[in-house]
This record gives sequence, C-alpha cells and structure tokens, in this order.
Amino acid sequence: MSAAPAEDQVRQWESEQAHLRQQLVEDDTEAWQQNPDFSGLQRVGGVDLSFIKGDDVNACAQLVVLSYPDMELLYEDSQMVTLTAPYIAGFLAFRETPYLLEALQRLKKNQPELLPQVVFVDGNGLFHYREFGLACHLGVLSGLPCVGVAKNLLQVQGVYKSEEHQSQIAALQKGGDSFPLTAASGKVLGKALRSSDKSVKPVYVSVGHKISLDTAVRLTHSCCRYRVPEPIRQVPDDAAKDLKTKKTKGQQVQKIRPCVCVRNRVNVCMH
DNA sequence: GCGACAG
DNA sequence: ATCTTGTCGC
Repeated sequence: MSAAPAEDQVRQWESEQAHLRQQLVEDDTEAWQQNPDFSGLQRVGGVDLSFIKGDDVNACAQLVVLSYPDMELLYEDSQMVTLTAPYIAGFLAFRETPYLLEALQRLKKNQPELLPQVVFVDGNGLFHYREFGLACHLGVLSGLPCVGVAKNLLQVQGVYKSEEHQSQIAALQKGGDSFPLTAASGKVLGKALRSSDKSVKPVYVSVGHKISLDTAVRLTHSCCRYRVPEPIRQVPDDAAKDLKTKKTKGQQVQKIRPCVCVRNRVNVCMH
C-alpha cells in the first residue's frame, strides 16, 4: 500500500515512454508541410506551464493559438493546476502533459474549428535520452503534429556543449541557419537553430510528432520574431503576470484563475 | 565529492 | 521553471 519508490516510478515511466514511442510518427503527414510557404497552414498553437518563484506545485497551464502567418492571437486558455509529479530530467512529460492535454481537449470540445494544425512545445521532442521527450509525448497523446523547442541544450546521447559545439554556434550567421545534433548512433536527433538575426544563442528544435525535422526547423524559423517562437513566447505574458501580481496581494494561488479564461478575437464569444 | 539536470 | 540590476542599443 505504500507509494512506489521513486526508482520504481521511473522504471515504469521508462516503460511507458518505450510503449508510446511505437506510435511516434517522425515524418510529414500534413499537406501544408509540403508547401514551400506552408500555404494551407492557418493556425499554430503553443503550450507551456508557468510557475511562480517559491512554488513548484501550483502552475498555470496555458494554450494559445495564433493565426499563420500573421501570428495574431486567436485563442487563449489559462488554467491553474496543481501538479502531482516532480520534475525529473527525462520525464518532464509526466509532470506537464496531463494539463496540456486537458487544455487541448477543452478547445476541441468548445471550439474545434480553432484547433491548431501544429503545436509548439516548450521542451524537447526526439532530442531526448530515450528519444521521446515532452513534444513527442504530447504529440502521440493528442494526435496533433508537434514541434519541440528547447532553450537549453540537453547533453545527451553523445551531444555535448563541447568546443566544437560552441564553434558551430558561432558559425551560425543569420536567422534560419542551423546545424544538426547528431547522436553517437549517427542519428540526427534535432537541430540547433539561430531563430532570428538578432539572437546569438540558438534554440534546439526536434521532432515532436507528425512532422519531419527539416520541416520543423523551417516552420520554427518562420514563427520567430525573436529568439523564442511566437506561439510559446506569447504565453507567459499576461497570465503569468497576473499570477505574480495577485500572489503579491496575498491571495490564494488556486483562486487566481479558477476557471478557463478564453479570449477569442476571431469568433464572437459564446455564451 | 563533483558535475549534470528540457521545464 | 523563477529570481535580479543595471546596462547597452535602437
């Protein structure tokens, strides 16, 4: 009756990742992905969880949907959630996926016509210890094409922050330039991408689900005004700010955003 | 003991 | 993930 020791939990999670991985699709499956200008792509999504300083249990799960290519906000959903799983490198999905999935399901139920055609995820996809990071996990469970974008390099499978790596970064001349992150096995797990002309520090793009690496990199670049792709950059702003502001006032975290908050700039709000 | 460690 | 200050540049 006792809780499973952390070690057993991790072992079970590994097994679940291996199982779900069988359903992973690493290629382009959508028509728009073939088009040079992505014509046919109209909605891109972004998901993320925001925290406040001393609290790693309560978080704000957020989903935004932006128009493509204009990057205008079409839909936003922020929901306070209480996390159950701890953060363990390599198992981020077990901590965050449930709440990101819930947000996608709320959208599907309420305004299915606004479902994104691809979702940007804060974290890695295939570029992962067992080639099944958060972006893959969410992709398989949601069935939606997903792209993993990490802001920091995960040193895994023989990919290191070596001198060589640093010089490859220095060689990225302009936005859109990239170089492959190759595992010891020889497989390319992702790409370091200079996402805009102004940013020097690259982002690390990898396949989540139903999209090829090259398409994922090209799409990521086309969604970047700054270093971080708009769909996941536009998330933290208002909801997270609210979170901080109201926390300062001494209110209870759970009451900050007790219900789904949706802003819809395309269709009239439903009542 | 030291270094690593997506978010 | 989050914190913090100033600072440099357009």
